[in-house]
Amino acid sequence: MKDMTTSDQCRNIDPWDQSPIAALCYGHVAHPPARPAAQPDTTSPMMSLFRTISHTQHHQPDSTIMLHGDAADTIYLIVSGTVRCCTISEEGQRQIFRFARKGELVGIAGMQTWHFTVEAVDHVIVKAIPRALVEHSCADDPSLLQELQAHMCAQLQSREKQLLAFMTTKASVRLFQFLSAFAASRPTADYIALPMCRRDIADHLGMSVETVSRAFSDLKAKGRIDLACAEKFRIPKRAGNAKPATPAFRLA
Amino acid sequence: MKDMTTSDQCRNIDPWDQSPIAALCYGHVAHPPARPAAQPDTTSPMMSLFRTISHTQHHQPDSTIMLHGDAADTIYLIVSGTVRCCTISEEGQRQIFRFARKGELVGIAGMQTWHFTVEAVDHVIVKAIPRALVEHSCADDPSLLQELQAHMCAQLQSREKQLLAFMTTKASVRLFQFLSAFAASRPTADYIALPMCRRDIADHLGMSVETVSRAFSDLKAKGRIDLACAEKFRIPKRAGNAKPATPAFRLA
DNA sequence: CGCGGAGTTGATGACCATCAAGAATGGTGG
DNA sequence: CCACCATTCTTGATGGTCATCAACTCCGCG
Repeated sequence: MKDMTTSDQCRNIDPWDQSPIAALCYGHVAHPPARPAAQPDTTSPMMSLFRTISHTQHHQPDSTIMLHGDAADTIYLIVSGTVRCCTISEEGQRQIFRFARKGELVGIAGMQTWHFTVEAVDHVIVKAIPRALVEHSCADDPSLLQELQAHMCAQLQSREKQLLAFMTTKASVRLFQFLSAFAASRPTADYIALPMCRRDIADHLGMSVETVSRAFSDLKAKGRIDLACAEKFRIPKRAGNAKPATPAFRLA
Repeated sequence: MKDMTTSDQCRNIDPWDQSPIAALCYGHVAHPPARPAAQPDTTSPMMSLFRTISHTQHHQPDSTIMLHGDAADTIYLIVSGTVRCCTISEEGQRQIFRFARKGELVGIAGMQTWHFTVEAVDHVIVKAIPRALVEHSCADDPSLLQELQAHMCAQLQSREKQLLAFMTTKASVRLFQFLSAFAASRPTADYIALPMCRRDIADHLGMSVETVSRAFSDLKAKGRIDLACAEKFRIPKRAGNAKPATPAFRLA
């Protein structure tokens, strides 16, 4: 009884279930996935700080916004577009930890230098404020401090969920969870465009480009996703979803 | 030129190299791995807080110290023994994010409830202080606040390193890195006892118990580790280490 | 001595990375 | 407008790594 560990008990769980953990797996952190977040929370202390003072920047696709090792002196708010937060290992392997989109914060860190690189995926507009200013404001406004800590903690949880997903789930399920989480923040029933290419997705989910492509084909063939072209997808309103038409598994 | 991504350029790097990233891969965070840390940093604001007021607890092996979902109202300092910080997925898969040992902090979080479970691996002694007290002290002592943020940021980096290691490295290399990091905090040339069992290691490194066992045998056969019994190991002073006797790879 | 748990080792198959080649897409210039 | 090329995406074939099932050893304990 004292060692109830892996995969000994409950095994037959539908791996396609989206809601409970899956939706939290990917780093859309500032706002809980329940809220559609067509626009970010404008009432938070951080957001109001960005509204009063900030400097707007434009970045071309694939340009570097901030580089691993640079001084961590700025905090960004994504106004439009998508950025990727990544590191590159010594072997040249890239790992994308997070895609940040409209309304999300990038650059909350307790360190002097960045420990990752941020690049623009498509055309990106950000608002920037100096970090010193934020920290200074924290002294006056404890709720701002709390917001920052909550943000870091959410990031931490996000990484831990990703770690779990890495060990647990198979390639096509991981892709499906990623797409679900991506779609969750847009309530539209229309097709959703993926700003990032297959390689970005591969480096985010820890698989090869070919496997990503195969997983797309697989999901499409099984009717789990609806693929208009390579970068426009839709998740069917679980017509045949969440329970396969052919009852493959069944609880014993 | 604009898309230098994975594994295209530099490929032939010795996967056994311990120092640069490997040593940082596993979550011994409060103190940099350079310092042997036979005893923790007693000068930090957090530590002096623990010295002035704290409540000592004892925990039996495999007992739960704090449970996922409980109110996050306490911060712990490990005095002796080893704890594991983990979550269990819906499928029953356990993921151990971190082993925390003597001198390390557990329970720094920006959330109201714990997002993971902490269990004792062996006999564990901790000092506990209420979180509210720490946060209260932060108002007076900005260096304490900074320490907390640095701690969270270090945790975040640790998870990201683990993610990278998951995608990049193979089983036996991951095990070797884990053992290296574990040994790094004890400068002794003697055998080092692993407090945790094979299953714990497996759930930490994301592989099966059998693979862990095979990786141990493999490392032993190759002379990378020296295994007295199942839980006592030593890393040879790179007699044949860090460069394989047979020059398998070579930079082109 | 028998028992149970932890660790090891072997055999098999699943999954995925890799290599390779073919389709689709987009941009450029005639 | 179309031909051409480059890039991205897709699909096929193959092999490596590792999870799984199973048997066996080792050790402590009643």
